[in-house]
Amino acid sequence: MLRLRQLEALSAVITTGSISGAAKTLGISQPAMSRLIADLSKNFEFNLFNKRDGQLTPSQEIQLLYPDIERVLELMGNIQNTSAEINDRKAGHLKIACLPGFATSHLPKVVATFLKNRPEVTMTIEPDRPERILEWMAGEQYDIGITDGFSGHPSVERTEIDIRTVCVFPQGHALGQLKEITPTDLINEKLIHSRRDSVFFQSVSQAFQRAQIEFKSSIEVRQFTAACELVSNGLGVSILSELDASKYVNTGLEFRPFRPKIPHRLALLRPTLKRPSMISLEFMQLFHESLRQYQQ
Amino acid sequence: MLRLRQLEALSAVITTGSISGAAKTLGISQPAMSRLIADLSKNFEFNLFNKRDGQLTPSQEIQLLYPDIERVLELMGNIQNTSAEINDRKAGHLKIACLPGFATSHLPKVVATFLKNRPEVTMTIEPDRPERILEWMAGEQYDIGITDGFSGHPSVERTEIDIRTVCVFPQGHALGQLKEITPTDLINEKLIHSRRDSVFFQSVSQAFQRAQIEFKSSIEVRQFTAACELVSNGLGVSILSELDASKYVNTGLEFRPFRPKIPHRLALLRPTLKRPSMISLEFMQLFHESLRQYQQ
DNA sequence: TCAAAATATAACATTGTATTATATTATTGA
DNA sequence: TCAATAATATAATACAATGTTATATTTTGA
Repeated sequence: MLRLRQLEALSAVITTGSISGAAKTLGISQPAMSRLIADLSKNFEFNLFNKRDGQLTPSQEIQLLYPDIERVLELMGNIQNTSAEINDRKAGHLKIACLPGFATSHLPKVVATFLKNRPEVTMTIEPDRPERILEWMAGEQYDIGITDGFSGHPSVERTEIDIRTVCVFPQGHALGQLKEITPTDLINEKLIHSRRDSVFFQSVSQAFQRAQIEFKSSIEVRQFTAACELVSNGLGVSILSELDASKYVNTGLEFRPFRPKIPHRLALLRPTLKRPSMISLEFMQLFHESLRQYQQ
Repeated sequence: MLRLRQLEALSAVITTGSISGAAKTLGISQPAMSRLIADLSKNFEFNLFNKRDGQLTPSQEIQLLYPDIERVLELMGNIQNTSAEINDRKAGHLKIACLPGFATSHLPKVVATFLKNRPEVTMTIEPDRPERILEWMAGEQYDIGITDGFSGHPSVERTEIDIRTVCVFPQGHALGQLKEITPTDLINEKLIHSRRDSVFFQSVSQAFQRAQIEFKSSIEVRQFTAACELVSNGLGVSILSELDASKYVNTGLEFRPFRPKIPHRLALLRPTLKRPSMISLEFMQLFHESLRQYQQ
């Protein structure tokens, strides 16, 4: 049976041109090297070297095999290195499924920070609708999912993060005078809001009911970016997470905390059964930390 | 230290999906396989498999390493196979330096026969002048040299082959009446011949001297192919080896043995110091045999 | 829940890989 | 040419890798 150690020995002899030199480069004794080469010679039944003025040069047969032999040794080195990098959390691949809003705003910054010290890590980021994300997580297609209004699934483990809710309005609007904004303050405002079937919309709508203020729906949008664009064009005001709102500051918008406190609940997901890789745990931690400043 | 056996074990577990299945495919006991995997797991400090409904599936980290691992195993197999083929004389590479005449006429047939049963053997055939061939052989650039008029060199070993000499003339020429041709028969013929400084020319010229017949030089050529072309165009007759002449039969030429017997001496060369590969010895033998029918 | 299957652990044999000590073979320079 | 020296091979031996069988433990599925 051909052994890896024999090939290492062969390679060392070819590069040094002698048994004793090869022994030195591999850091073993000369007799050990002698035997490795003798064993290999028995294995390959042809002669390995020609002796020419004191130098061992590879035989034609060995020259034929040499490229493959070197490749094997190189690949073994690669495997070792990569495994070390995986343990240093510097290599690996991460598949993240998230809401489209995240893919374009908050996530890229977190990813950039994460990859800065992990040059060998690669990532896949797939933005899609919440139902699709859930499906993918349950099917273990992705390592991490980021969504909102998640109500649980047996094969998906979640970490929930409550983000502060704010009211956004165009710069210079009268609401800017207030410290906090309640439904009562919005009595004459047109509201731009997310889908009516979303958990978050229902919480907001309840708050208005309790305050006995009519919720004046103006436009229903699917993404907070659209809402912010509309608000900055003076088409109304909106109630959304501070995380989303903060991306639109400096583009003609202002925001103030909304009262009563309604959390915008994000969910960080991972498949329950699939053992998470170290980098995926690290990423989840970093992502969680990145939201701390917006957390309720 | 990462061991090859561990990678074989890993690959078997990945393909079978279980430890015991992998043990079966490698033909070892289940505890042996258990230990190989445990050792590898200790080596790679991350987890190797996820268990999912009784099946072991490779972890993300292993998936990252798997292509290289498979490649290593494949290459080891290749090396084994190729070494076996070398021993069956079915693989290798042969470098042959020869006179241009050989490269275009006799050699291709021999090469074709040789390669028929040795599909993995590759060859380099380099045609050049005799001095260059000698130089290459002495410098161990080539395995085999084929030349003529070789007078010896300390680092080149030769096998000499004497080829019968014939006189070629155009079809229908009066010489066709004779069984053998002597210098006397050529008294009125114009002669097309090789270089005056060649060993062979000097032998022929001596034969004419002894017969006291003038050698009527018409054209001096460097290659027998040129001589044959000229002869078939009626520009004279020529004296050359039967080997060369036989290639030009059926193209308007005839030949008869030339007397006195003058051998056209070919030399099969190989470097003295360089240990010959098995295929080069086999090729030399086949080449020698292929000339038997023309041998004096 | 319980029997069967899969896997892990223990005790031990064999072989690969190294060691040191020593013999043999090449190389080299007076 | 021959002795000194370097290179390599062989022998005796230690220890780790790799296998075995026997047995315990865990998982799986009816």
